[in-house]
Amino acid sequence: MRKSNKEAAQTRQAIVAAAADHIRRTGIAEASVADVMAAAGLTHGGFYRHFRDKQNLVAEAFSAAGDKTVATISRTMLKGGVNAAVDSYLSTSHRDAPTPICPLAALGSEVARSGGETKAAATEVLEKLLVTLADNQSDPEARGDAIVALATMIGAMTMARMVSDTSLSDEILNRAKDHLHR
Amino acid sequence: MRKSNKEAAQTRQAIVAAAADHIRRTGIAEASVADVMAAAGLTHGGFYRHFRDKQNLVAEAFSAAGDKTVATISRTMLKGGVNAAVDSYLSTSHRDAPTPICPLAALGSEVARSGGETKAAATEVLEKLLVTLADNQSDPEARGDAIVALATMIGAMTMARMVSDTSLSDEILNRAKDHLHR
DNA sequence: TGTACATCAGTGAACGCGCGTTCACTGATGTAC
DNA sequence: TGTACATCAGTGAACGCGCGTTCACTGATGTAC
Repeated sequence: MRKSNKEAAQTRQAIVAAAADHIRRTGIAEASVADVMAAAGLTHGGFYRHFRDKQNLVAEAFSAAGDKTVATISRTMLKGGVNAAVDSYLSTSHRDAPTPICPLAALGSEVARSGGETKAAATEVLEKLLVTLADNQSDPEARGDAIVALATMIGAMTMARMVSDTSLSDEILNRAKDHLHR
Repeated sequence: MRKSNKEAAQTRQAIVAAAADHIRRTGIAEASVADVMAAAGLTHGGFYRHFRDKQNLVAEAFSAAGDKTVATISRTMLKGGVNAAVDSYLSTSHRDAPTPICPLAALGSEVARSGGETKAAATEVLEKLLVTLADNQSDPEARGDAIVALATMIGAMTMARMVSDTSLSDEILNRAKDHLHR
């Protein structure tokens, strides 16, 4: 039942895509190898033909999710500038999405306790996001501003998702949005 | 071997304290009931004499950790104002502590996916923190400023802990500190 | 281009392990008289 | 205050379950000649 090299490469991509979705939706610990493989239309046994172990997949999935997020934010900024990106990031629809878009906000505290491979992937994603957010500004302060803006966005989204009171959650998002608008 | 009511109450407190430490250190999922009980000097079987289930303990432990954090921040603000609290929160020693102080930063993304009891505890802690940070200011903007400041602090600490590059991690903390100073 | 053999993608059963939770049991504590 | 009985804090074995990972097996694909 061997598959062609091309098919195998597609399978690998499908596993990474399924994992990128699962980890953002359920967290890293709750995203089991078997669940991810099933979501990719496979049985769990074949997993180790493609990845060394679960952490290896998680790191790749984090990168894939991060690249998509960077692309989305980039596109939004081209149309409406930083303010549009902030509004989109801090929207209630992003907060309530079954699969959160940004892996940094969705997995932040879990990544902090993860292994080096996962942290390295997160570091790359974070750097790319900073570059994107600082774009179009020759201001040497742009990078520092981007760091603060990203911290505020991630913190506000995390707080908005932790809270069981919807009006408080909305208040958090709105205050952060207002503050980041310039 | 029944213990007196007083001893039982002390045992319960000890379990909550051990859990407050464990969940901030390892995350909620990795903090097993057996580990927490062992840390409190007990065997796991007696757990259900004190708590309905694990989530029940986690919610109480989160509250206990949050109350301690609020007290610590309050004390720091009395001595050095908000700037001192910001500096203490965003210090490298807080970032590198084996047991992080603030449960919001340590468990943020995990709480976002937790049950209602845990979220309710987190909401209470967050409200108390906002009140504390907005203290001493009759300014009607104080609460909004506190929300933004807390979001920036939680986001910056989460980012600083996620990153595998120490100088980037330091840069994040310093930029956030500078920005929050007034 | 055709043939012979090695490779390996994917399956499904199985592994050891740790988890949250339950339970029978113990004997000291609490309570009713 | 003393007695008789009910309660229940804590122990340690056991439960079913899902986890990450391994493995023998299959047959189509890749490769060397």
